[in-house]
Order: sequence, then C-alpha cells, then structure tokens
Amino acid sequence: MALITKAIRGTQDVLPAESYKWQHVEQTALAIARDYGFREMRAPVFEHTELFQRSVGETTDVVQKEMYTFNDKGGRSITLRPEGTAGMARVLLEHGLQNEPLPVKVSYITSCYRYEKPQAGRLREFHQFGVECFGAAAPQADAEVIALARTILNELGVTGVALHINSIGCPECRAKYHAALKAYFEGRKDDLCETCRGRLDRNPMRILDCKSPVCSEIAAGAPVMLDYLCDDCRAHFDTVKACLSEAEIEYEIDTRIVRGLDYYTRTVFEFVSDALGAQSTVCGGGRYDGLIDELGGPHLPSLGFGMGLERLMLILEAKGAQFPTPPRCEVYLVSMGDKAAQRCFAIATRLRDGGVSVECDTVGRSLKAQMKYADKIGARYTIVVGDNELESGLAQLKNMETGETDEIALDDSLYTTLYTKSLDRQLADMTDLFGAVAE
RNA sequence: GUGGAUGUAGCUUAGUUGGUUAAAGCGCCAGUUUGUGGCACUGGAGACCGUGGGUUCGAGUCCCAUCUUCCACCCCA
Repeated sequence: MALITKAIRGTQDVLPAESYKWQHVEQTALAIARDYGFREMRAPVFEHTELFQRSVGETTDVVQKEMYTFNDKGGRSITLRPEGTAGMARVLLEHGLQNEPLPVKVSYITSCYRYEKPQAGRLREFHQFGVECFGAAAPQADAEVIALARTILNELGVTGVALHINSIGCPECRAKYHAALKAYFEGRKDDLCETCRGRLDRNPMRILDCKSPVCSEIAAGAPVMLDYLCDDCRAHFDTVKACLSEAEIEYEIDTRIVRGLDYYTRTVFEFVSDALGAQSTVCGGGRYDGLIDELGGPHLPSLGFGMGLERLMLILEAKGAQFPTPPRCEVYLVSMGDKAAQRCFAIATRLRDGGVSVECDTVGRSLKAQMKYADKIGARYTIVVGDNELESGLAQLKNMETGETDEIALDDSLYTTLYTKSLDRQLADMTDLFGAVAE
C-alpha cells in the first residue's frame, strides 16, 4: 500500500462501525467522574518540553527515549504529551486554580504519545481517561480516587481485574529505603543481570520488578519498602487500606509496584487485567505530593490516575461486554423521480428538525435498490413516494420488521405521526437502558 | 532499542516440486420485465500477490534488503 494511505506505525483508526463503543466508554467514565465531583478539563496535545522533563523526571525512560520532541518554527522545543498529569498540573498553575475551593478535581480524555515498539496494548498514540485531585492530603482522597476507577471499570462491565496497591513513601523514607536496597543488591551485584546492574545506581527499586529468574530470586529476599516507611507515611497508608476495607473494596498489597514516573509519592496503585497479555495494567496512578512544588507552585498534595482506553477496549472485547446498540434510522424515504425526491428531501428536513432520524436517497437509486439499502442500514420504517402518492397525497408507511403497512397522508399529520413513533421508540430505548443498568 | 513470527481483492482465505489471462466465500454495485427490503439466481467492479532489488527463458511461489502487523523483552496506560 502506498505510503500516503497508510497510518503511522503504532497508531490506530476508529471506524464508523466501532465509534459508538468509544463514545459509550468515554461518556460513562466522564459521567461517573462527575458523580464523584470531577469536572472535565482540556489541555493542548503539546507543551514545552521542559514541563515533562521536570514533572515526569529527567531519568525516566519516558523522558529519556520515548518522547516525541521537536522544534517548532519559532525555535521552541515542543513535546507531544506522553501522559496527562503534567499538562493538567500546568493548567492548574497557569490559571491559579489552586486559589479555588480545594480540592480541585478534574477529569480528562486525551491522546498520549510515546515512541515505543508497538505490541498488544501498546501503541505510539494511545488514549487515556484520567482524573487529578489537587490539594487533598488526606488518605480518604486516595481511597476516593481508587474507588472511582473501580466504579468505572465495574459500570462498563469489566471483569477479571485486580487492584494492587503499594506505598513508596515520601522522599525522606524512600531515601533510607534506597540506601538499604542498594546495600543489599550491592552484595549480590555480580549475580544480577546486566540491565539490573545498571539499575543499581539509577533506580534500584526497578530490580524488584525484574523478570529474570536470578534477579527475582535475589529480589525475593530484598528489604521491603513498607518496612521503611516513616510514621506519617505508614499512618497514611494504613488509613487508605482501612478506607478501602470498610468500603468493601478488595485489594492486594503488591510491594513490587514501582511507578516509572518520578513524581509519585506514597500511595501507588494499578488495576491489572487477566485479559491483556504482557501489558496488563489497564489503570495506574497514585499520589504526587511534591509535583506542584516542583513546577514552581505552592505545596499542594495531589493524586490521580490514568486509564488506558485502548487496553480497556481490548478487555471489553475479550470479555464480550455489551455495548448499548447505536440508534438506527427511524424512517427511510424512498423516492421515485426528481419531483418525489425533492418532496422527500423537504419532508426529511422537517422531520430532522423535529428530532427524528431520517434518511433518503442521495445517489439516484432505483426503488428496489433503495428498499435494499433501507434494509441494510436497519431502517425501522419506509415510505415510498412516487407520482401516485404525490397526486393522491397518500402513501404507505411500511414497518420493515413485520412487513405491515399503514396508510399515511402526506400532509401535516405525517409529522405528528412520525414524531410520536420516534418519541415512543426513544422512550423504549431508554427504558431498556435503565433496565439493563438496574440488573 | 533486542529477539521471534507475519504480509495474496474491503474482509477471511486457496494458490500444487517456480511455467500461460492469480481463484473462492463474504461484502460492495447492478439486474431477475409491469412501483416495495430480507431468500434465491445472474452479471459486474475490485489485487501492480506489502515495497525495492536479485536469481531465472520465466516468480505470488527461491534469495537479500526494507516496511507493516502480531508476540515477548524493556517500559507503561
């Protein structure tokens, strides 16, 4: 295939036949977040490169080798956002939102860009639903954000996901832990795999996550972060756990969770799916108490999560989750001849103004072909308009499901009849929807 | 960035040890006389066989390169 008609590596198109699923997922997530008090906020796809370097962290893989960075014509270094939080934090500070009643709770749906090798559940352009809660230091905020993610997953019909949580402490206790960890691994340095030997200086916590048999065996005996938490961090984590338990939210402690973005502190969590293969995290997040200071703002303890929409869709498809069926064409107006076609267009326009879903011929097809087409797009009713109908002012309203026909006059009564039918249908659809939710 | 697999019409595939106009199903379009869809039947459009080289009298079939997609590592959503 020619280059110009080929999508860029690692990108994905959403076709008309699939888009309703995305709309459902996005609207559901946004609506539930609204119930939790999160309002949507939007930020540009690109930001100054420095923003991501400062927030995500200079030493992280994301910043070091995965960002889409370029110079614009004005010589500025621009980067396509590799994640959502940094941009949200920037908007907060630029517009002084920290002066509004705290906490400031925002949600977002964004595309993100990372130059990685594509594989299952990993794309170069991917989409996230996420939330940020700025200015909430209490452990209840951690539980709230976790509960929100869980509710969204549940509401969408996702099964087979487990919540894993951990605390990586504050900079003070983490420094002590790092020292202990380093001392431990230093003793076994020669046994570690090559990548882990490199990690020893950069980020020893990553070794805990290494898949190599030798490393994981060594890691099994390594000191655990939770044992090094300072009193405040320990108390915070204990309360988070207590909140989750009392709200009957199941979780497991996973001491190997180490977020790859530098801004995280204290609580970190992920929702892991059994349906995704190697890239099994569908939602990841945590607290970042130092991020806003780091960006030059006030000390504003905050937290959030990101949910990978493509991964979410993958799970939904794998689990055979149900999506609400997209609305179908209510009436197809079949026309014969130019005069009738014009009349049909006029009728269609008026019906559409009244909120009815109508279609009519735009390619000059024969009557039979129009009937076939009406059938293919799932039209519920058809009305054939030709010279006879134009003259008599009467037409047949055909129910495409049963094949039954009713006489219908081509005057003002036609509109009220069809408005009513359409309204009844919408009402029935809503009843179905609520019925399904109630189950 | 490192490994392994993959690539034929819109989709799913067939293409014998390299040999004439690359095949089928689905889908699409149009017909099956008199103004009404779903079934059936008929016909049609649609593939430079991922791309570029090479071997050969001759390659979709062999070789090399490259790209894509998929899977794993790595990383993360």
